[in-house]
Amino acid sequence: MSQTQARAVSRAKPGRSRADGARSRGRILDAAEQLLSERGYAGTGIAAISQASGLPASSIYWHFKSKQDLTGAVVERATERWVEALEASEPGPKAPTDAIVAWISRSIEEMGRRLPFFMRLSLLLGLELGPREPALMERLRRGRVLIHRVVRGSLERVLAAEGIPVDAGLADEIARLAMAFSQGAFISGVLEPESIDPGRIPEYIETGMRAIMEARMAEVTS
Amino acid sequence: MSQTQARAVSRAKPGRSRADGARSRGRILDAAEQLLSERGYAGTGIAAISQASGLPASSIYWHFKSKQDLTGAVVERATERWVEALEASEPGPKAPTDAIVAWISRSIEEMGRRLPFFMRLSLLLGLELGPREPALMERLRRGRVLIHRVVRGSLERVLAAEGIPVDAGLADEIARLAMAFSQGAFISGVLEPESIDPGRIPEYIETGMRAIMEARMAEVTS
DNA sequence: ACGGACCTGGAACGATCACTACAGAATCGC
DNA sequence: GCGATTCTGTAGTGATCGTTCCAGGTCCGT
Repeated sequence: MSQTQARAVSRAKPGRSRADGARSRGRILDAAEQLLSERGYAGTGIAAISQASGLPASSIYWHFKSKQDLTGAVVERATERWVEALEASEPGPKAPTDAIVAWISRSIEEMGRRLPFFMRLSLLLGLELGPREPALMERLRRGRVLIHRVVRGSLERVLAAEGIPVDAGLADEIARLAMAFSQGAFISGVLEPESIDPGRIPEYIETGMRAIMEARMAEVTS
Repeated sequence: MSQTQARAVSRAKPGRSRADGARSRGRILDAAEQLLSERGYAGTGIAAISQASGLPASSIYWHFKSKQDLTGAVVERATERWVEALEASEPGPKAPTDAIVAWISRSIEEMGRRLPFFMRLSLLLGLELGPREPALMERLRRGRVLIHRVVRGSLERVLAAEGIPVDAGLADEIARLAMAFSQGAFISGVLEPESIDPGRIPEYIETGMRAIMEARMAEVTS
């Protein structure tokens, strides 16, 4: 369905051409992304997406074959954007350890703030759907794995480059903990806006990361 | 509505008396709690609660005046249970600092495991409903505040008893961070079961807590 | 100019949504 | 026994759910 890509190639300058399915598809995704991340899967109706995007339900079903399919596309696009933004801000492999640690703590917090859709989508849909929608869950999981890999990769490369003796699992562990904490802090902010000072989140992550790393190093040498 | 409490008082030994509304009410709450914490508010229908509880919809609407009202009662009961369990396991004010810190880290993790309903309810409903259901959100928030207060109280009392110079905000801050992290770890476990070793969560919380506390102490003395 | 691919508009489908009306069964105080 | 209270069972209400059908408009390549 929707070979609009091919058409866009053969017709480089659309000049507001026809009904413009590619643009419509994007608008549907935008509306669905916002509604899904706010109200969840069951709470978001096709009618609401239709109204928010300004397109009739039949258009939604022309571009996507079901609500599930649309949701999957939303998750995929949000994941891609998140990973792109993460990689774009990633420091080089020769950055000092301090810079990497600071980058991780800062960027995780920043992504949660600048791109809240994926954060909310991943948490809300993950909790709501569970094993009853395995296809969607798998998509969500893949997104999280991707992000984890970027974070872990930075840690690993830099620690190795500095000759710090880090076993294979440590970077993995630290990356997971950083993600878990920033998730928790994000939700705390949603539920109790006055709870945790968002500006301090990088500091918390950094302090925690260092403490765990030191504890692990101490274990190894003892 | 539902003066069953009063009846239970006047009739101490019910002996399987009549239709037994109190028991029915409990069954409805049980079913609703489970379904709401699994599928969220929009995803849980009255019909599903009726089926899971074995009672017709009219009984649900005799005990509760709306789905909102029922959800509120579910949240309230789950909160009470959590707080009770927390307080029951709380160490005395004269316990050494180590014991308190260990208790906090262990009990938060344990509550998440033994009473997952409130954790899921609070996160799922909080994310899903947002400002569109202010009454329910307020109930959720109150539950979280209660729990935070218990944790913070333990910290404060012990640190003070040991003469550790802790400014008023530090215990508060540490308690929030411990809750945020355990939330994040809980969700990580839901979304990627293999992600974080649940057995290590207390250790993570403890290490992180100590690191933050030390950092704050260093700030004060410098 | 014409057939066909692309996309929209509107009207419908049965199923399910939260909720209600009401009759009747069970048990109470008296 | 009797009227009243408490709770259940049946059968609905209109609204909204996801989804489908299809006529028709717009633009393409030929």
